[in-house]
Amino acid sequence: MPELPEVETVCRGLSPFLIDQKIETFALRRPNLRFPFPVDFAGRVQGARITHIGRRAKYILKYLDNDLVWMTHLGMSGRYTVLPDTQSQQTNTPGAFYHQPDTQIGKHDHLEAGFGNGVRLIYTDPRRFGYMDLIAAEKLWDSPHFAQMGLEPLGNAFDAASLYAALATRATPIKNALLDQRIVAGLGNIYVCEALYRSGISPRRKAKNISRQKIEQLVPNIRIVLEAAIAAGGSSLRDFAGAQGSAGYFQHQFDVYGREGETCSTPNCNAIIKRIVQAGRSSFYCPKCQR
DNA sequence: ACCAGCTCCTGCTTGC
DNA sequence: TGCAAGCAGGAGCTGG
Repeated sequence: MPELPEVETVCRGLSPFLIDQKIETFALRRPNLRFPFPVDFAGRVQGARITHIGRRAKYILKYLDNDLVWMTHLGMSGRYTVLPDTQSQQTNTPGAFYHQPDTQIGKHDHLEAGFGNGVRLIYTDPRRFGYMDLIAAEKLWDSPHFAQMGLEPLGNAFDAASLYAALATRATPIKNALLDQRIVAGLGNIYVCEALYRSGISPRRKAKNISRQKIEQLVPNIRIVLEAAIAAGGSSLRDFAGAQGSAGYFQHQFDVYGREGETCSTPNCNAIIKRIVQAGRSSFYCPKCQR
């Protein structure tokens, strides 16, 4: 599920259940996801209280009162599910997911934590591309995950001047450059395709050859696409479909992503959306609107 | 330094 | 209906 808007949706969905709650039980059902779990993960987390849940790029950051940060990257198929202590407390908060009360442990439920308020938190990840780490709070931004990371696209520092400068030396196609987390942190395949469409930029164009004027359009379009997706509760693709009371609906607002062969949505354009493969990923674009 | 390609893993969809 | 191939939202590593 995870690009920036989906991760933001998860953070917002988890917060009301987990903030100020003590982690009373913590069970790992396998030694690793994509990477091994941190050493003595359960021992260092158990007994701590979550003080705050934040996000950087596509990383979920649970700040603990023992000065550690429990970091989660959802990879491609990671998901958090909340089970309230009683059914009556169930809500339809986007980004929080509920099993039926009689649900058994699933084959891909790799971690379960129990909280002081009775809430149970389950991490499920069929592909196991996700990963977790425990990092001392004061060293968080110097850790390998974040040290090289680019600008936060919804942050104040992300502007046309900085993006133009970051792209000026890049010979790679703009599509690939925007997926590079060292340039902009948090964009993924969907929202890059959508932002380039709205900006009239071909995904094949070399990053360094894009005019300053086009970058001036691209920056606000990246924000607009991400903010609209967050407002819609993220996008629900395959892994999300059918999740009760939790599915985002931004996928209905895609202009180009997944629409190969369909007509361009720009009025009077009538061109057919194309799909090409760049760096092993599908790019969708309108060959007439995007140059 | 930069960049394309490969890789981890499972499951759903597509085409024969 | 069965089976194999192709594809999926990410990103670290390798080798050119």
